[in-house]
Parts: sequence; structure tokens; C-alpha cells
Amino acid sequence: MGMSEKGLGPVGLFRAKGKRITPQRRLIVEIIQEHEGHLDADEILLRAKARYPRLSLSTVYRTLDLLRELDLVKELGLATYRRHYEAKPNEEHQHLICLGCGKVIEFQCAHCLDIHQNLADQHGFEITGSRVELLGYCPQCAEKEVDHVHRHLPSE
Amino acid sequence: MGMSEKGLGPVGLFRAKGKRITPQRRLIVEIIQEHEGHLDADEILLRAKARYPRLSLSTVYRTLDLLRELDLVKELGLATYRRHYEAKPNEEHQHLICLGCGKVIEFQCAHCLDIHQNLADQHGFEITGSRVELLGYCPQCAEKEVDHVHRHLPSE
DNA sequence: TTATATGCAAACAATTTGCATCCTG
DNA sequence: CAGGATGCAAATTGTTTGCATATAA
Repeated sequence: MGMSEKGLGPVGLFRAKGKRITPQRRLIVEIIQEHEGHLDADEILLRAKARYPRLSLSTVYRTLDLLRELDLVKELGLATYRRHYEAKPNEEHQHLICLGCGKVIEFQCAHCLDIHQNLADQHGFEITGSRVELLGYCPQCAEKEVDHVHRHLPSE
Repeated sequence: MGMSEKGLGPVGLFRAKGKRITPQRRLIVEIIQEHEGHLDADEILLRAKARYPRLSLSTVYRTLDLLRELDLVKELGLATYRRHYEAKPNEEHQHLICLGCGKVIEFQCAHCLDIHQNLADQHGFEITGSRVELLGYCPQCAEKEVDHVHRHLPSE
């Protein structure tokens, strides 16, 4: 599945969306792709500055947003840094979150939790909670997304 | 399982950990437990002020931390509001996160993703990503946790 | 050339903290 | 009445934005 996009690489994806290729962007992509595991904005800046001292933190953030938009990067943690709380539920449940309007739908998936427990046991972890968040667009917001993508097709 | 704790209620849990019961804490617990769904700190403050106008936002935060510690509340979103990124993996994977030392272990659970996709379809969602984070303590940190709990037993 | 990207500094927003005061146990 | 809890304001911290300048296409 989908080997073609992969062959393109970031540069191709940039062009396809009418985004420019700058040394800063190249560098940030490189750092993230070379690195096993996850990095935060500060860590990326630190590594990048070794090779490009003038780089600014805002460029890192702007580039990360772009990479997320191009689906080149996966984000760990909540996009909005606002914490939400709910009374500890009797039944664990999971969340379906709309990135468009922020709507949250709860659902249950007991089977998943079993699997998770097994995995945790394998690693000797003592699990105190889990967070299963499916991110995407609800039917209403999905339409707007389509418009948004169309606007960026290489048609001009 | 575990009906006994439930019978105690928040007040009992507070006492068991040597925490004081104040009207502010009572109120905040009440608000969260009465509310279906999730609330953030501001929303809690807003509702609480209707009945207790002098309440401050920092008390809300401090109380939320306490409730989390007592496991009376579940948190949606990342505890640290620092976003982390990783190169978009070919295989989706999930994270096992140690709340003690921050260690992150990646694992795969393809079966879960199928289940999630089904759920998403049921709700008409267009999924763009998922976040499965199991939170707990790794073997090393779990020990320290035990100490921590012992220190709070009503033994003095 | 010309709109897009960048760097810098200032602005923001969520959360945390210091400290004097209050109040539970 | 002693130490934990609160309220207030100021400090932190992660992230975003405005704007003049630099630069990819």
C-alpha cells in the first residue's frame, strides 16, 4: 500500500502543497527522521542549532505544524495543552476526538484493554490508567477539510 | 470488584491519605462527579464560583492534582503540556509511558487499530491518527511508588 | 520579482509557586 | 493551635503572533 508517496519524500510533498523548501525545513525533517523515538520542540532546536545556529524556536514550531499537516510527523500528547478531567468512570472508556470542532465522543472497547494489560505485563509495567484517543474529523468537519485540501492542489 | 473503596467516597479517601476536607474540595469533587463528560480547570472554576465566589483557580488546580493522586479523577490530555513528535511510522504503534521517569516504550497492537477503525466508522468519523497511551510505572519506579503510598497510611 | 519563510521580541494561555492568612483536625 | 489549605499576584513555561527582512521559486 502507498509506496508511491513514500518514494516522493518530504520534498515532493512540500511541492505538492505549494510549500517552499528551505534549509531550515530540510534540517528539521532530517533530525526527526534520523532520530529513533520522540523529540519535543526544544530538543529539535538544540540539535538543529548545532548545524544551523540562527534557527529560531518559532520556525521549529511552524515547521512542526507544517509537517503534521503533511502527515510526515506524528504527535504524542494533546494538540491543545488544556487538560480535561472527568470523574473516574466505573467502566474505562475511550475517546473519539474531532480535530475540527473539538467534539468528543466516548466509546467502550473492553477487548482493547485486555490486550493492553497483557502488553503492560510483558514489560513489567504497573498500569494506572490509559488514554485511547482517536483523532480525526466528524462528518460535518470532514466536509470542510475536503475544501481545504482542494485549495492546495497544484492547479495554478 | 472493589466496592469497599467506593462506599467510602471521597471524604474517606481524603482522610486515609491524611488530607483535609475543605468546602472548596467538596465542591470541586461534587461538580466533577455531577457532570457528564469532561471539564477543564476554567469550566470547573466557573461552575464553582456560582456557589463559592471566592474560589481561586490555583485551588482548582491544586485540588485536581490531589484528586488525580487519589485516583478520583481521570485526565484527558497530556499531564505535561509539552508536545512530542516522531517521524510518521510505517507501522502505527502505541506508547507505554512511565509517569515516574518519563520513559516511553513503544509497542504494536494491530488488532486494536482494527477495532478502533470499526468504531470510527460507526460514528462517521474520518480518522487521521490515534493516540494510545498506557500510563503507569515501570518496574524501577513502581518500587518508589510503594514507598510513597506507605508514607501516607494512617499510621501516626 | 513577489509571495512565502524566517528571526526576533513581544504576546498569550495554561499552569505553578511564594507568601501571608485562614481554618481543619 | 499547628500545619495543611487558600487566595492573590507574580513567575514559569510551552506555544503563537506581528512585523521587518531575507529568500525560494
